[in-house]
Amino acid sequence: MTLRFHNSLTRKLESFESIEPDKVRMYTCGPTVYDRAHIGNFRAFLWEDLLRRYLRWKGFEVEQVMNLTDVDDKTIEAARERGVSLDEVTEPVIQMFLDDWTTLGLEEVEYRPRATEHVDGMIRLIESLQEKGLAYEVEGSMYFPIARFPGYGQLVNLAPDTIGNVGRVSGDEEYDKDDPRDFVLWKGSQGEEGPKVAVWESPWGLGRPGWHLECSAMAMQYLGETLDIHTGGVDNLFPHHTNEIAQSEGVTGRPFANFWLHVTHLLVEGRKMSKSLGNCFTVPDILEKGYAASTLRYLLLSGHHRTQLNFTFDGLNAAAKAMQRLYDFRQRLREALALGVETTVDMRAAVEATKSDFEAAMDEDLNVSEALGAVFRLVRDTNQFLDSTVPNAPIGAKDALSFLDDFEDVFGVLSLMDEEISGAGEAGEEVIEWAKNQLVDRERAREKRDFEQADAIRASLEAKGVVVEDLAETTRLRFGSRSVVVPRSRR
RNA sequence: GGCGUCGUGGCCGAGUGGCUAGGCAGGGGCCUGCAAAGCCCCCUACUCCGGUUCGAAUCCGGACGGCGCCUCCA
Repeated sequence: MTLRFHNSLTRKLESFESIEPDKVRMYTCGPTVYDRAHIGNFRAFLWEDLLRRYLRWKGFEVEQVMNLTDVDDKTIEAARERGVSLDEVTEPVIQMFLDDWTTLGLEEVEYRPRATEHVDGMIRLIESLQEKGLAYEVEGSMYFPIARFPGYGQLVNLAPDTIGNVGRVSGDEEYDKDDPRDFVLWKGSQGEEGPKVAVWESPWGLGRPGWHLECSAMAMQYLGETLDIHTGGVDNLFPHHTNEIAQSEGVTGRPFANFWLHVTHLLVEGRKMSKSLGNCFTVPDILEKGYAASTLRYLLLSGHHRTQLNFTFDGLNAAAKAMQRLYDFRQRLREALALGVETTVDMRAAVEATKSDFEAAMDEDLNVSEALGAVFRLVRDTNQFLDSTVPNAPIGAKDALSFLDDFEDVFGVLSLMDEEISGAGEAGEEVIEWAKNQLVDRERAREKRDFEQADAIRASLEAKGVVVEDLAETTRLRFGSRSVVVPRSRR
């Protein structure tokens, strides 16, 4: 089956082919580290995580770069306001970002370069542009003349002359450019007021790199002149990615990226996220409200990346339930298989159908909703089979379980839930022994039809976090992520 | 103003010109001492107005509405 992506460059669904067979080089715009990333940022990062996982699942080796923008107007402003160095602003934010990254179960990327450590490369890039007549200097700053780059604005379907034509005409700080639409490659620091918290030497004097430049420089340094995939939020289409293309292709004369994939912004309770509405949640904000990271991960991944996902607390509750259903399902399957008996009932066809539905859905521009639909159909079907073969497993049950491993490779939610549950106090062996003994007493009470006593024992177990579930011929004790199935005691 | 995207049942969210995704919530039932889990049944939708078609939520036109971009926000 062929993998297809909606390419922002052409605004069409295109079959994906990598430059080098079986290897994908991917660049992902990372965060600007002036403040803790919010769930909207993470929606994009999570989708990119899903993308790399799925590419790998399809057999590609993935080499991914995600930059850290640790110098820009906001970080500089913050440093000046607080009278500290740039590092003192960015380091803690980077640490929070990486913490949240781990909490949400994102895989580590191959390279995570920082802008401040790649200024030399950026300067070289400007010099190359200068040699090609694609950079000019005005009072120690360097600009890119967009009129000299044919095809400027293709990514956003904007003709160059419409850019910058509306509303705010260029502010007074921009009047020294040849053309108000030209963007800055290097910001000279002459005449700038305030402490110099971010200044580098360059052939044009002291200054700092323009924002767009870092991605071009780092992408090409780590991944080469043409990337297979470049991703980011939709807001980056213009000007950021548009300018990256101009700079990079201006230097190399080759396509900068074959596929441009963009993630649409999140809505929160039907409205766009903004600080003034107070709906700009961070990962810890959600965890503090009692939701698991796996729930947040599931919810943020459950909508198609080019659709505005409406993040709501109702949705979070629904996601928690859906996760639980999936989790319990895997548990039940393991338990049935642990008995080691297969019946003559055969459910292999259902598993095969699910596999192919899942892959077909994901192949089509990562249609996660469709893919999850396939997974939950399997859950229902398998439960039916399991009901009919209690307490044994139908033929193909282990295939269903191994399909869940595939699902997990791509979505990464179940193992995250495992960690959360075990982190929240995994039952030790002695607790399990204690619970089993309690269960014997409870069975004895049940046999005597002393249900008051039986329920009291169950309540005391639950008080210790052990959930009792009476199954057809066994009793299940749930200790968070672990569960033990105990045969009903003989009467 | 230009470019774009979307409008699906109580909520969230897929979708193909005819064969009623899925999750959550709600109602009924099976199972059960009860509970939980699971299963079954019900609630069966496609913003509006035209058009094409044997047949459209799905194609075309229009209207209305949401959201986004048009210089540094994922």
